[in-house]
Amino acid sequence: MDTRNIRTRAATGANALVQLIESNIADGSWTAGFKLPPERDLEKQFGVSRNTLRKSLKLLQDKGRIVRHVGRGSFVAPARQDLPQSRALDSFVPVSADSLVLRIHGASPAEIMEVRLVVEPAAIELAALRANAGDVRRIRDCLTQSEQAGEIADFEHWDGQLHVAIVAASKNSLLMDLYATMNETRNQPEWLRLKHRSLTPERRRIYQEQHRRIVDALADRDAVTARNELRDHLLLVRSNLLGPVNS
Amino acid sequence: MDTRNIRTRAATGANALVQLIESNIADGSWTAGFKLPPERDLEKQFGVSRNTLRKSLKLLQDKGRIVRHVGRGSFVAPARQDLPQSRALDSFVPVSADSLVLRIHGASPAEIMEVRLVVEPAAIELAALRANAGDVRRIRDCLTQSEQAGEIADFEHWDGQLHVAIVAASKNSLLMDLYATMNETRNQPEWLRLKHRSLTPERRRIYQEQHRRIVDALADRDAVTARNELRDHLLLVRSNLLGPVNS
DNA sequence: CACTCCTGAACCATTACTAAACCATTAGGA
DNA sequence: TCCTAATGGTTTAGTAATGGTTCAGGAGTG
Repeated sequence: MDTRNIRTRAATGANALVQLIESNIADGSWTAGFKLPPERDLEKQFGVSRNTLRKSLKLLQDKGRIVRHVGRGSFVAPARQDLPQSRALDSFVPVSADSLVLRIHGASPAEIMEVRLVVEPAAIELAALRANAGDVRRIRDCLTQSEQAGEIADFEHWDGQLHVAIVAASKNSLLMDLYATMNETRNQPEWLRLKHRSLTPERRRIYQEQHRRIVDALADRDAVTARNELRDHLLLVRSNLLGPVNS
Repeated sequence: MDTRNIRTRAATGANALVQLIESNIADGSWTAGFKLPPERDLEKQFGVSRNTLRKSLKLLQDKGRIVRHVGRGSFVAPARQDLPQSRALDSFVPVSADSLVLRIHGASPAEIMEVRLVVEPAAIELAALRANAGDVRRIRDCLTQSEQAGEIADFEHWDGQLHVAIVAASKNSLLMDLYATMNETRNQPEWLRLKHRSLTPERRRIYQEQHRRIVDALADRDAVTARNELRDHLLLVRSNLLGPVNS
């Protein structure tokens, strides 16, 4: 360990490790499919505890840079350019004439946030055109509940419901199904951990302000403002969850 | 700690053996028809257990590299021009096991077109950033096929494939899965009738021109133009399918 | 003090590999 | 034809590697 580096929090720790490991991947010394050394080796190699190392690996996993498997090891994920192309074609299974089943395999939080950024701004534009008084009331109700929530878990529940209610107000059942499915993912343990780690009281306050501006614009039928506010909100959420995005 | 000499599982074992044996075949030291040594010899030669060796042989068999017969032995398979290897066998990167299930119930053509108008323009923007040469080639191939198609059914098939290929080039597997599932809906009877009724030769000619402009913009990495052209195309398709839209 | 981040350690669950025995089919010679 | 060895196929128990989880405690910060 380099003794020149005074180990302040900003210089060491999870975030610094993420950048270090990411640079290994970026410069090609760790190519797709490369098996990372076991955590118990990396721990010594980087001079940090296993807990800290694992936090960094978790961040890399969330960003879709690596995949990890119990008993197998951690591997550098295929680069975006190498992503399998053909899987989509055989991933659907028709179960009846009017219903299809889609299995979504291991969508990373990064991918999910990207899709949310596609779907939600579009949905709120439609919602601004089509929402009725009941829809607006339901949305405002979610907003109020989230603001009155004490527990973080409560806030997150009503936060999720708010976004669902907005998409539902688009009156497009297909869009709603897509979004609701994605939303399921956010209730999985992995995603919950990610949220809990990133949700500081200060951020929660900002989110609530954004929510209010979004809902107000929607109630005013101001599609353009609603879209922009929602987009900004999602960009901030993504940045808080996954760090700065560079694609 | 010297990690070079630590025989990690990925470095030895089944996967490494596959590559080792495959190189023997590739460099011509084992030609087609060559009888491999018995498993009980190879086991010692490679220093692994028979179970592990057999796992590797199974992978090679699945890839069509060797054939095996009880009581006779294992033989190098005749070389084949096409290698229809399943990607799962080709890639040693384990994919995450968790999966979500999406059910789509009887989405109407109007809803589907609306979602396409949301998803595809966004996808082509991402694709303009991320598509590699192979993606562009695949997309151009669909375009060519659709232009050379005689039958209406052929044209529609390659039309569909073209749009799937564009979304696939966005490298977001979640977006890809969502879109491919939706696309499957378009093969249902109601949708087919709608398409056949609306697709006149004149319209087909216009679609092809639009397709070409879209693909050219994508190949030029011109995200804005690609997005706008694709949007115009989808608006025209929707209008032709469903009549003037007044939402 | 309260809070956050890190360390160190123990233990759990899943996976890969080893080792050994036994089964089923085939080839080849008595 | 019949017997035997060779060979791939199968099963099972055990060991080790590896990521996942939890907890107690220390160190710096506001």
